[in-house]
Amino acid sequence: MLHERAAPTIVRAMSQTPSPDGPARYNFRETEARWQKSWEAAGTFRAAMIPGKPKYYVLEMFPYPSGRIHMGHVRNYTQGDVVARYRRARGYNVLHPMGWDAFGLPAENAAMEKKVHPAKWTYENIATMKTQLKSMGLSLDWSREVATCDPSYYRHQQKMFLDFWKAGLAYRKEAWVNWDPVDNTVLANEQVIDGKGWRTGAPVERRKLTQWNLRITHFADELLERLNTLDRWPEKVRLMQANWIGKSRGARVNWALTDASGADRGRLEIFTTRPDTLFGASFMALSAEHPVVADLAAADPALQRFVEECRKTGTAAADLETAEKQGYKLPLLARHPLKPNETVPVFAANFVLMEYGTGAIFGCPGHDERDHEFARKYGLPILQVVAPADGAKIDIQAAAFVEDGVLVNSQFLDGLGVEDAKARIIARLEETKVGTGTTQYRLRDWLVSRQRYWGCPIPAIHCDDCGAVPVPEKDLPVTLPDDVTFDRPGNPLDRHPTWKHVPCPKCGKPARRETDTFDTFIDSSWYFDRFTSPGVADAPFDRAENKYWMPVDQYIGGVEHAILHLLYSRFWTRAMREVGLADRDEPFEGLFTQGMVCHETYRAADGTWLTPEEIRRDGDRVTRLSDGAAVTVGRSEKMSKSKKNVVDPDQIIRDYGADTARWFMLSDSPPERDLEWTEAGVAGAWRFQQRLWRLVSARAADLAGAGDAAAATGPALALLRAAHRAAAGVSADIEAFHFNKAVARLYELANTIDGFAATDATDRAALRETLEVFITLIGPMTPHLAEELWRTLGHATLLADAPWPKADPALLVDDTVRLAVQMNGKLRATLELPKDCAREDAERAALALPEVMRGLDGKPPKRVVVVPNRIVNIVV
RNA sequence: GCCCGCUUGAUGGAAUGGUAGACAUACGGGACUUAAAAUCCCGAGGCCGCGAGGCCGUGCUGGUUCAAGUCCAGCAGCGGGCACCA
Repeated sequence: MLHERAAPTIVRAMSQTPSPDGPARYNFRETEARWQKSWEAAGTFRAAMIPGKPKYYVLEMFPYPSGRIHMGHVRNYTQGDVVARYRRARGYNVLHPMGWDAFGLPAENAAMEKKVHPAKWTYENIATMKTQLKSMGLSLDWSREVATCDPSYYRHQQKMFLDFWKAGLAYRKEAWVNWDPVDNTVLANEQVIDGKGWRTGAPVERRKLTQWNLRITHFADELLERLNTLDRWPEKVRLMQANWIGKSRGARVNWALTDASGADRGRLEIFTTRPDTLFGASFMALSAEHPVVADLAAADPALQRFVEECRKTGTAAADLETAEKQGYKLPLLARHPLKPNETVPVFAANFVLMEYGTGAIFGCPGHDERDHEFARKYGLPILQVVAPADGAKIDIQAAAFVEDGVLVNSQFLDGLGVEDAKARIIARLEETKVGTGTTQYRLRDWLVSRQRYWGCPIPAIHCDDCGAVPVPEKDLPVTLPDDVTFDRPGNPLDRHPTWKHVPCPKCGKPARRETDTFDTFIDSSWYFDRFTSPGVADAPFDRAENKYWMPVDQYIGGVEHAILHLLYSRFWTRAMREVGLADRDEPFEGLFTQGMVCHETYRAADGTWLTPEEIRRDGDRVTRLSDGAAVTVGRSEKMSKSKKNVVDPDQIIRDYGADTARWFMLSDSPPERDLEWTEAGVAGAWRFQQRLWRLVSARAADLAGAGDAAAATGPALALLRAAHRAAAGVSADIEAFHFNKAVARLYELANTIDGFAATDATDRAALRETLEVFITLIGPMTPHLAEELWRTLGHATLLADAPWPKADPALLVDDTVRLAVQMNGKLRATLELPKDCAREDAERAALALPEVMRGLDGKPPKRVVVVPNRIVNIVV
């Protein structure tokens, strides 16, 4: 969903193609196409606002049009479709739309490699994938389809950007960015892998550029606090977002700087979360990108070289981990704000981040591991100012002490605990005006400029006199020029001969268009709003429609978007609120993150990967089809082109049908966990479809006009009970996203139906009712088969319009219960008793059992525990 | 390093503290068939026993409880997220 790194490969036919359809077989090819046409002709899934009718907005993360759908899509959209069809049947007014996250890098790569224009490539992919999605039989309202690369879509996001700009939520700033020196472009963090550009493999550099940013930090606290109220989000995602926002309490402290002669060199502000350890300071460290360092470097070639070094390494996590702490001693001294007679040396250091806090820290080696390492390397003093509370002796020279404890060697803080000491020293810093208590966030503003062609143009014009000027609203949308070339690296917009030359809207002098485009995560930050009224031309959406449909009741997608996409969308919603476009805080009421689709991996003796179609299985023996050579079976991993363990959904749908693919996706694995795709599992799902077809069609003729099941007794009553229990259970399972359990219940009900033989009219009525319940219950999962069976039973109307079965409470309880009889907690026997029978009766019946008598051996029990309708435990 | 999650038959997985292994897949046996496929029936956690039956069993070690896969403490393994964030 959204953007992914690579498109899946196309895989050829399954080795185990089902035999041709005979007369007794369910012909899925003909049937699925027919019902898809029926739904479309009837407009079954078209959504329309009906004020007063409860709505339900189901949304799956829309796909990037990479070329073909893959199994991840099939799983995601199947889950969403189950929810959507279920809610429809429950009487909700359901909105279930689909669109395309259509801007992005792969289109430009295709343009470079295949000499095809990004727009052409994208729209062709959309056409292909739309056909594929339609073959899945999803209950989508295609009339609301949206592609983010369409000017009628992105013009609104340009307008919203201008609104944000006016409101101070968008701004330009100089920032250090990841620069790919081969492609001459900025890369997003996620496009930097192990410190190298993902496309070129060139080591990424840090470069200072003026770029557009969105002020997401303005909402940092709100974004964090509101996470607590998202109780239908996975705990894990909320936690990840909270960590990402990274709120920490601390203090900013000013230190006076002097040079070696004692002359004033201004002040230096640092941020710390441990102001309590201020008396343990033994050095100051500045980021190599800090302005003070830049000033000094102008006259110091050696420092310049140091700064250069830091810039080149620096970005990759792997590098950072192994990189040694490096410092460069600056010709400065810092005066301790609370010990006026003491100074500490000042370093530029490679481990201090310019982007966090003030880009400067004080080093307290005694109580910070990084500072400890740095102090040891440069022979700086290591002072202990916190001691273990239990009085244990520690060697502060050997290792930093970072736990809670009691302050020592710290004047007025001595004897206080860490938390108390923090409060006390912040108060003192504020009194003496050398610092303030502050809250710091790890979250940074969202850098949205990209030096790309295939993205939404940023609607700004740069004038030498007026600076950055908004494009006037009447000139929106700013569209992309078609005549561009991709034969050279860099941004085709920037080198286009005419596109960027425009007069300044303010003063009329020649000026230049902004040639950067937006990060594509902007496109996906509000598409769910657009779906509520996609046809509106003069606004991003109709206010009334939006108010009716939003928020999304159930959002479903991959956990890989736990932070970026979901956080950006939460921000965009708030930014819209801020400029008066909407009055909502949160876009997604419920969120579900589905697991990945995995498959075994296969390798030949020479180590090359093999596709599932290149191998052959004989029991435990796995060989290569072409030459019979032995194949090593590897563990199951996420389907990926590079490991060749990809199965093409198109092929599966062609060979087995959409319902089989859907059924298999839902069975066995819990939806949030990874699913292992197996050929045997698909074949099993396919056999079950056939079995259901036989189950119903063999009985249908006999059931026409079957009467009332109310008089059912004995086996017929038991059958009805099974049906109603299944109805209640499946409903609860779907609502709880336990699709695998719902599937198991349906298997059970099918087994029960199979074992039932109707002998009289009442039996036939009970069987008919059971089959109708059963067909309705499988409807959300295997909609084509269910429609066909529904018709087979004689219905002339669509199952998709039929209401969900209501479980009769009277049929959900049995007259008798089977309870376990334990001795000392170990099962000895079971006992069939009337429901809710008296404790004494249960105890008496249990003690009379031969198994129990034998165990007691004539002795009286020590104690008997009776849990009504559950268990009798006899303690001896 | 920090944070989070997971660990149950051959496999995917069920199980409000109350009959562990529902359901499925794979497997074995049988029926049908000239044969196969398909279909149908039966079996199946491990060990002991002819059998009736018994003992053991949810990563490991303890604890709470009449009763623990489930709760608590500690440990191990696997997976995920973040990571010089001061």
